[in-house]
Amino acid sequence: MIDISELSRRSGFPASKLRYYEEIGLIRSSGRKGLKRLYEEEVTVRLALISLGQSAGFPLAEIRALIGAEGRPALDRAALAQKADALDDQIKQLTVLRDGIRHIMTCSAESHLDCPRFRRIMRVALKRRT
Amino acid sequence: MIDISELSRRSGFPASKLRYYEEIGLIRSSGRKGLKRLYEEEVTVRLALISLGQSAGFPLAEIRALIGAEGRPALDRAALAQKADALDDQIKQLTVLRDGIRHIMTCSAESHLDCPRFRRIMRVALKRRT
DNA sequence: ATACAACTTCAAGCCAACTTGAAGTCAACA
DNA sequence: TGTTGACTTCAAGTTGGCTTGAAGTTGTAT
Repeated sequence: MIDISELSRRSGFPASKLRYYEEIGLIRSSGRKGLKRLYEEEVTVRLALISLGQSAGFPLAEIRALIGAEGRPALDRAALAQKADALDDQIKQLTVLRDGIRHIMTCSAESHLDCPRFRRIMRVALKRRT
Repeated sequence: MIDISELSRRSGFPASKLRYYEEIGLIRSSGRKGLKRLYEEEVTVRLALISLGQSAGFPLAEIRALIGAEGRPALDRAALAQKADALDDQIKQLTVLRDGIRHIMTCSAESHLDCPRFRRIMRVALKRRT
């Protein structure tokens, strides 16, 4: 069992954030020593998952739904499958964006609007918004 | 030159959002007809870029810096190169996350903490936060 | 000429995800 | 025993990205 400053140190999350996450049920402390929260070390794994989910653009509420509010992950298979598919989409998009950026950097066309490569990129971008 | 409702229709963005984007200098109108804004059709391309950037998790201010506040994209090569690299990172991460999710769905280990595959995923996740 | 729908501005409100600040509590050490 | 310093709670504030609402202004259709 570690205290909040230790958890903060290990995770890189400020204590305020950890309290906030606990408040909204993303993590939990497993007791107190006086007033002070004590956490199980496993919480660091949860935090890593959370940060991963966030970098994927998931809102905290969704992350909570995916990894479970309680101690043990409550894994809803259908939800997970859906997320994985969503990630596939997102990865595709980001790849297009990245390639687009790299292309723009070296493209010689007068205006990007005239560049077939750029137009293709835009087509993909617009498709998504449908 | 098209009006705001037409631009809204074409882009799928509500008019309020378009006015907001104009206010913060992400897009611009090229005149008025009475009070009503008129936009060049090219703005749709800008909007596509914006939406692409957003789905990549870039804040609007950064998107503005990348695509330029003024009519023509002001492309800072160094900034673009950096973004492309950042996207590479993000794509890698999302791939790990996606594979992780798909794995969890089928993993038979008692706790994911015991699963070597899962632990590897967490290692990658934690590496990023460094 | 007048009514109407579609625009306009501007201020305020809203949600997520936090941070900050004030005031209190506690254990550990001198 | 008392003072320090790291914790605590709770309320309020902040930022980003918008939306909503009230009140005013138009071009067009009748």
